[in-house]
Formats: sequence, C-alpha cells, structure tokens
Amino acid sequence: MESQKISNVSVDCVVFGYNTIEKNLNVLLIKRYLESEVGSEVIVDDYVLTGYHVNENETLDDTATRALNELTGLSGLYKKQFKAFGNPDRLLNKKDLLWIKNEDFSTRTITIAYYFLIKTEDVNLEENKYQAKWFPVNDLPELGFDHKAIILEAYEDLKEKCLSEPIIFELLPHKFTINEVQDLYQSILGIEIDNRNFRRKLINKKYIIPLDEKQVGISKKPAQLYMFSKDVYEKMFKKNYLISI
Amino acid sequence: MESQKISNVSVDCVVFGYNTIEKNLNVLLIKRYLESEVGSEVIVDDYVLTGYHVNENETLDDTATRALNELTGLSGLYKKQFKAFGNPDRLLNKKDLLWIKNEDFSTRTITIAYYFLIKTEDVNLEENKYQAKWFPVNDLPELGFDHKAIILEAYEDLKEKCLSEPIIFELLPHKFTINEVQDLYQSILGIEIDNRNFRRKLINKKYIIPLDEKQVGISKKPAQLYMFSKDVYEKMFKKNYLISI
DNA sequence: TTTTTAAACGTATAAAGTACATTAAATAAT
DNA sequence: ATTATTTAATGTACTTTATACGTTTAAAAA
Repeated sequence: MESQKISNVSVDCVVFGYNTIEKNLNVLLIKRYLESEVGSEVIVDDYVLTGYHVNENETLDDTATRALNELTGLSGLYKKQFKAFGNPDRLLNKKDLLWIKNEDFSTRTITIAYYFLIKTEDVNLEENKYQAKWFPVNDLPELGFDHKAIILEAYEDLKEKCLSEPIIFELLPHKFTINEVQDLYQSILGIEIDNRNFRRKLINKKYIIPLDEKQVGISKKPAQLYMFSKDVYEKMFKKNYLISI
Repeated sequence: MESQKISNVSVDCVVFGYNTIEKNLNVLLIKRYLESEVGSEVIVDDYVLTGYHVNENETLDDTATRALNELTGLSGLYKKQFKAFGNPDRLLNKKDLLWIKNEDFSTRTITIAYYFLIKTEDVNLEENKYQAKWFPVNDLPELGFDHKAIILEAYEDLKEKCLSEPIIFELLPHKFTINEVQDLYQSILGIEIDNRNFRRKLINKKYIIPLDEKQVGISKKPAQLYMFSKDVYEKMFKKNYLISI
C-alpha cells in the first residue's frame, strides 16, 4: 500500500559526516543533472540535500528517517529537527523552476529541515543511486533551491549544540583517542584548543572511559583509546542553571 | 486583494507574558466554545493557542507576526520559531474534529510553532475579540489540539535560551530593579537564586545600566532602577567556545 | 521616634579556566 | 643495537568565576 504524499510539505536532511582520517566535517549531497531535450544543453548541474515529501500517514521524524535510510541504508542515527523553511520564493530560481517541471510537487513547498550526524566511514557511496558525495562544510559546491542557507543554519545549530551536549561522539568511531576528539571540536568550531587543558578536562569526565587498548597500525607512538558511555553520562547528568549572558 | 491561504500549513504562537506585579510567567490563550445546534449541548469549551494558516505569498515569520498583531495589536516583539509539529493525528481528538468541521482547513495540518515574549502590562485584553486570557504557565487550562505539548516545548526552549542570551529583558519593563530580574529568572527556571551573588553578577555587566532613578509609589525602601542596553551588549559580545559537556 | 520592610552590601573559600614547556613511548632509519 | 623522528602524555602557577553566608541601611508607616 503506497501512501499519498503531501505535495507542499517536505523534509530536508543535512547529513554531517566527519572523516577521522582527513579531519574534516562534510555534508552529504546528491547530484542534480538535467539536459534540454533538444540540443542536449546542460540546464541543471549542481547538488542538493536529500529530502522527501511527507506522506499523509507519516510523522515528520519518520519522513526524515526514511530519507536517510533511502540515501545511506543506515538507521538509528542521531537526528535533530532544527528549523522550518517556507519563504514563498525559496524554490523560484530559474534553474529550480526548470527542475521542478519534471517533478510533481508544489512550488510553494514548506520544508522541515533536520540534520544527522554520522561517520563518513560508516556509509558506502559506491554505486549510490543518487550519486551522493561528501563535500567539506567549508567548501560546498553550487547548490540548488535554498539549500545553502539550510546547510549554514544547520551548521550554526550544530556548533551551538556540540558545546552543551555530548553529540560530538556521534561523529567519531566507537573507540577514539583524546586527540581525535580535540581535532573534531577544532574542525567544527574553527578554533584552536590547548591540548593539555582539553585532555585533562576530558579525562576527568567519568563517562569518558579509558580502554585497555591502544591504536594499532600506526607508525608512531600509538595513543590510548577511549569510549563514551552514554549510560554513565545520563546517570550523572544534572541540569545546571548557570546564567551566562 | 485577499491572499489565498495554504490549507494544510499553519503557524501557532505561544505568547509568553510576564507579570511583574504577580511575579509569574503566563501564556496567552484564546477561547474555543461550541454548542450543538440542537439541544444546545456544550461540545467544545477549552482554550487554544492563537495561530493562522500561512498565506500563499507570505513567509512563515510574517504569518506569526500577523497572528500576534491580530491578537494583541502589537508588533516588533521578540519572536522565535522553535519547532514544527506535524504528527498525522495531532488534530484528530474527537473534540477537535467537531471543531474543525466548522472551519476550512485540513485535518492533516503541519504547524510551525513560534514563541513570543511580552510584558502582560503591554497588552489590553478588555474587549478582545478572541476572549484572550493569560494563564500561568504552570497552571494551564484544558487545551485543544496538541497545544499543551507545543506550549511545554516552547517553555523548555525558553528556559534554555534565557540562560545564554539576554532575552529576559523582553519580559520586563524598560526600567527594572535587580530583584525584578532575579524574580523573573526564578519564575522561569523554577529555582532559587542567592540575591547577593546574582546582584553582583548583574551589576558588573556593562550593559546593565544604573539610572538616576528609584522606584516611586512604593511604601518601602525604593530600589535602584536599571536598564538593559542591547547596543552595549552587542558591541561587547564575543562568542565563547566553552565546552560544557 | 520607633517600627517595619525590603534593598544593599563584603569576604572567604572552592572550582574551573588559562597559559605554558618538557618528557615519554613507540616505530623507522641507520 | 643505536639514533632519529614523531606524536602522546604530563604538571604547575595564576586568574577568573562561582558559591556560601549575616548584617547594615534607607525609606515609609505607625
């Protein structure tokens, strides 16, 4: 049983992926390509976020989960609904109008935007049917619709969020080194952090658990591996009401 | 020229109002009342948030602004879009279905929720055409649709937000005392704050400006009045990247 | 002038943040 | 086997911010 889609409400997904090797934060985008029927002129050649129109019988969260699963095959990932975009002109660029002609949805579509956090190594893009590709968040390609603005707002929200909640670990492998966490914070926030202070701060957290393991296959001094215990984190979590204005 | 409304996308507004006299945080709600045509049985008798369906040519922000202006006559207030609600069953309670029968909008409406911050003293509710009324956020009446959940999420967001941004002053008169600010924080957060520490903290902020004025018409020692300078605040604002996980 | 009420204030201690340079451990190269 | 290279790991002094806590002061009312 195929569910009817709501033609003017969609969900768009900003998929953030961190590459531990290259130490950079990326966004997963899909290819948009269109040639004119005569003359084979290239009309549209850019990238967009993945997204779907919401089905009649579906929650917004479900639509987001479905979109991500279609794109990556993954599920159970961290996701956050961060903003709705609904300007009347958000799909009215010339290029977008040409693109939409081939699709069946309203030019007055309101989209609910989510972001997801994953490790680039967890998704296999070979033979991806959408020609999905990772792009560094600080070096995005040409984007369709208002998707550039959506990505930038997602990124701002992520920067905020990672300062107050331990979502950073969603972007790292299960076992990580302290320096990897530091590199990740530095990538996301675009700042330099003092290693000694950062290290001490992290190691003192009870939910950062040292393992009986070190890095392997590394040609320098291998670093100690740690894991994040969500369990411990949640047990010891106490809301603090520190006013910092 | 009347603009066409989008029948399945609305904006709902959680209007927070602080009453400096009673020292409590309130939500502005409008009356919903319906009798059966025969027998005059009361079918619906509760409260809901104010909201409108989005017009074809209108941004979401504009819809919110319009809704608030219709309700209170005010404009230029602090507002924040905080979440979209779109569960398929969000308008399907028995009562709500009866209500909707009289209106022309879809039972599968996605709503973009905003909250506003105002001072209760700034809005005159006498002869309000929607029979709008203030209710303490901790003592809400029976609510229609999913509006209880919307209010609670707005409140959570407000609690967060007031810890990191100086939005608290949107809820206070232009001239205020330090104790009024403290009372407001205590109301919103539901905590007790040490007056001496709080006072020192606030007075040391450059953007909390002491006036050459004291309270008048008070039968006890009148307190020093202060104002908040958004200008100074923004000039001295420097993002801090303190990681508190 | 005394009483009542709320405003205003200061100090000592603890916790957290910041700045900064050297040693230790591992592999690779000779 | 020794040395060189590279990255991981560590400690201390100082500054800033948070926390705990009781008394004095100013004004109007009685």
